[in-house]
Amino acid sequence: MKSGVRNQLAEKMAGEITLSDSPGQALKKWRVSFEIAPGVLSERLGVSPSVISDYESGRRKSPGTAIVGKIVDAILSIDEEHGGNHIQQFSSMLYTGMDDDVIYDMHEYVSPVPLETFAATIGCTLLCGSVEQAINGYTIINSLNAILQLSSNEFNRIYGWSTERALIFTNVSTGKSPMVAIRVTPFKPRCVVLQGIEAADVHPIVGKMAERDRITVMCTGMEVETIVSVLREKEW
Amino acid sequence: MKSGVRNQLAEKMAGEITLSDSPGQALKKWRVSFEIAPGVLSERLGVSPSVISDYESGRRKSPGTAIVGKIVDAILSIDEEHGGNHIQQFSSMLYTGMDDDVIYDMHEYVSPVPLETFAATIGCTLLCGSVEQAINGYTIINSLNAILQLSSNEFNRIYGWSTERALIFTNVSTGKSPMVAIRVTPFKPRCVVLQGIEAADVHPIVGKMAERDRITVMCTGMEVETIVSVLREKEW
DNA sequence: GTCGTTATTCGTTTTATGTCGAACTGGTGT
DNA sequence: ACACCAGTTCGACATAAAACGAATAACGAC
Repeated sequence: MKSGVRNQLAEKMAGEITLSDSPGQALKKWRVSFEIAPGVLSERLGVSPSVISDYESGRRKSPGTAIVGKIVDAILSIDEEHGGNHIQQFSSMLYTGMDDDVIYDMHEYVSPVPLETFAATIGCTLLCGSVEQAINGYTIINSLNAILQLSSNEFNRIYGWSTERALIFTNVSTGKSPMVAIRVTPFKPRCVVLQGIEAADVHPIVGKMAERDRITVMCTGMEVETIVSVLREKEW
Repeated sequence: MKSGVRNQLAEKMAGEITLSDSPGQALKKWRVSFEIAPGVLSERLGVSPSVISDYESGRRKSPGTAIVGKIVDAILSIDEEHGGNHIQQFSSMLYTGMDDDVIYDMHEYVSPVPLETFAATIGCTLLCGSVEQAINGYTIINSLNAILQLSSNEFNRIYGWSTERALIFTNVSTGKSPMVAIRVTPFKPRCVVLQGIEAADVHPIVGKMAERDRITVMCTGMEVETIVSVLREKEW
């Protein structure tokens, strides 16, 4: 996966801080772990140093999500500007050991996104099924060969936090193999996107298989790199 | 690991909600994912139903860590009472594939815990090194045989989020192998606890190896199950 | 269609957050 | 010993969160 590490780390930090009995101490723990001085943090946030102290000392017992988010982001940004050493150090805890090889990118939306909007964003042609649906996220699968070698437990990870998603298979030749993989699997995505293939070249059996699982199939000629950046940048 | 799943899930949920531009929508997403009606949630929280609506609609733009934590906990508790189906469904995303076999338990403290307190809690006898230190967490390693078969990447996971921790090795015979494993590894824990062995039976070389890496070594006769529960319950 | 239940919107009150700046504490260097 | 800087504590204040309850909107059941 591209740079989900930063996001995952941010989520872990924010989660830990939010669930802590003393969010202030948790905040401090992370700031100290990243070896960032209170003054540096406050300057980055554009607030007076006393603000940091007040939070960490626990004067604000239940800080809002907004500042927690800002502080976490500031800590990570500062580390990134210093070479990202600490982020890298923590990354081993987030690394699942297969993300890089198999999953090119993966994202969960906070609220459902209409399939139609999603399809338009990455220039899809509808092959079968309906676009009158919504998805909670997407997964871009790097190489089909790689996924065929996954254990079933690992395979299920491509569905992320919800099966209500689009699976985007890259560099597809006929589209048959991806559909077979899905037919065989207990979990079904809402939608399959075949990348790097024209609608005319898709194997006719793809439609039949998709119908059985009621999956919407689309194809796009857009470059993988473009898809990744377009989906990442887009605000829904 | 025992039941870190609930905690990890809670952390993931809280993190996502906290970092979201619209925490309300994120909250709703999770409540809906768990198929919990607003009324049920509000009742569990002991608040009026309008409160839930207000959060989810975004009237509260930046809810405090306290309620976010309460809501996440309520969602998980309700699911648990209904059999924990949804928690189980999400657990595959948290499962790393080795925790159960190798790591018996693992925990991170929000603030440093004095080694002396820690040692006393699990009935340790000091073998070498100082207790004038502090740790950020601990890892209980289930079986030494299992860890010897880990890849280096996997091995580093036993250090969790900080190497400033205690590694507790269970069912130790002489204590030599655990120390060898640590000598060979780039990361060093603050402290090693040998479980199931008397101070007199510890191999003399253990002390020498520990000194080189400046690691405190202790041993305890306390049962593994007891250690787990005592450490989990203890408020620091 | 009407009723009852459940969910949302909104006005209102109380309490707490978010922020500053001034005053205070504690090391460091000269 | 003194001045200086970084960090903490604290009073103050505007604004927002946290909560309730009444009024309104939605949705099924009959």
